[in-house]
Amino acid sequence: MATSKAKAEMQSEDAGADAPQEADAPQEARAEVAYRYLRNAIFANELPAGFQAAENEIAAQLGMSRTPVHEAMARLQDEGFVQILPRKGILVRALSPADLLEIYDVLIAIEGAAAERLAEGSDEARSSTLDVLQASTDAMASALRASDLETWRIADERFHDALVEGCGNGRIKRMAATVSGQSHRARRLTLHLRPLPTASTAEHQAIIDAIQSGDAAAAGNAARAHRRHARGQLVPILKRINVHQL
Amino acid sequence: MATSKAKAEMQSEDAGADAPQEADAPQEARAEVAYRYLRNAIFANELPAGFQAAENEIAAQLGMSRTPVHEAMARLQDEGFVQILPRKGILVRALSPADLLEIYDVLIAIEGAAAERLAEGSDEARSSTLDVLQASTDAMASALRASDLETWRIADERFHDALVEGCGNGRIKRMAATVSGQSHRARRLTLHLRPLPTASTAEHQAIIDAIQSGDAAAAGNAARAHRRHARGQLVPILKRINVHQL
DNA sequence: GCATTTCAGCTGGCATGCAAGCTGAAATGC
DNA sequence: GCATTTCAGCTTGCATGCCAGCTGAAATGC
Repeated sequence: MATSKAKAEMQSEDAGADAPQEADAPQEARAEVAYRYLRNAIFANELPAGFQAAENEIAAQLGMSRTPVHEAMARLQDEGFVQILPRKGILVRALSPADLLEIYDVLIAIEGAAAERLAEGSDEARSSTLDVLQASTDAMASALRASDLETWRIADERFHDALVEGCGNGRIKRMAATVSGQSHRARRLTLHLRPLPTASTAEHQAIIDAIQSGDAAAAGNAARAHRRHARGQLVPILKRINVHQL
Repeated sequence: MATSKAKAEMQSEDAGADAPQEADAPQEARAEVAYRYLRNAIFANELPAGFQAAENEIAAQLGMSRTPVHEAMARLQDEGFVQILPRKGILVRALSPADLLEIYDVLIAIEGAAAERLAEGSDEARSSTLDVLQASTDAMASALRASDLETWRIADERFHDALVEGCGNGRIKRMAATVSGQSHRARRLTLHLRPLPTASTAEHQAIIDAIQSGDAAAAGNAARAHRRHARGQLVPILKRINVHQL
């Protein structure tokens, strides 16, 4: 598309009226734009597993050259979303049950550590995070009563994001973002296939209470137990429906 | 250097007789070579914290163009080793005590999870890893008796590498490699400043025993306690000597 | 008709060229 | 002599062009 467009336009400003734009920040790097676009497209299943494309096409679609797309692909490969087949193209990877097991192991460990840190943090740092945690948990409870699973899912993700966000450890934050991003794909698919997550509210509340009382060990254990529980529900479902494509 | 060299030579083969070569693999990517070279150089303190350079110079030194160096730098920035100052150059980052605290939090969590997985693994998978763990621990004990701290350090790193290597979780492996790589820098510096690591042998043995008996919870707790102990020794030292440069 | 070979076309990896922007020092105004 | 301004020289970010190598299908031999 738009192959004959003048290059002067490309060079001067963003040139993709057809490209999805989240250019709120006035001057952000092309490579970053490409990365976020591709990541979102994979999450939203616009680029389903098994999808294959050339850097060329994606670059054209985004109105930029291959270079920033290439850099974005390298990052996405690092994070396990795609696989670069050296002279065949880009392949969007599927998430196997084995992958999910790996991901949950990491989440159990990382969020447990985050809860411990949070419980040991200063009162000010805790209180603002605890507000979000409590609000998310309340929202989950009411969404569950209304059987609104989509709202429940969003509140649940907000809870887990706030947990690692508030722990004050940038490395934990980054690792959790990478890994939980991967799990979100699976959770969306299985959301309506598993039993109603009625236990989640109580488990979240237990995490909140332990953090509030400053009991690091209890907070870590509660966070780990919660993720273990979720893993126990999720993985058998995936195995049963034998997903090769997410 | 060699600015007037013919371009034909550059294109055809590797052109740096002056560049450090680990080109054992016949046809491996330039970007990978650059990444490994820079990472090692930072570890070996050939590029100390605070060092600043342009992609240009490093590319010339490695006998390649800026492109693969640029990609390597992006990865190194992701992993926290360098900072790209948008139009100023590459800055090798220092490791502050706060960074080390973050790193140890992650290591505690990740290696704990690895030990748990390992304890739950099949007998065959466990036994080969346990051999390495036991051999490393024995080597540490004898090195300690001989007061050979350098040998001790190498054996200790082998133990921890084997722990995450053997757990069978690729994501844990990758994350641990990234993060523990960062901590190695600090450990080398502080190796001779802290009390003799006499407790390490027993702690390692406790981890081994728990894995061998298949007690996942005990293995995880032992691994976490070991890293917590190390953190407790290391961080005060760093604070005391007020390192801004590692 | 089938197996083998060849070759054209596409792929990503890298080199190079160009542009935008910050820095710091020289030049100018007072 | 000091403050202000300007501008040249760096830097990285990105576009583009070239190259080697794999793929798959057409062409050839039998």
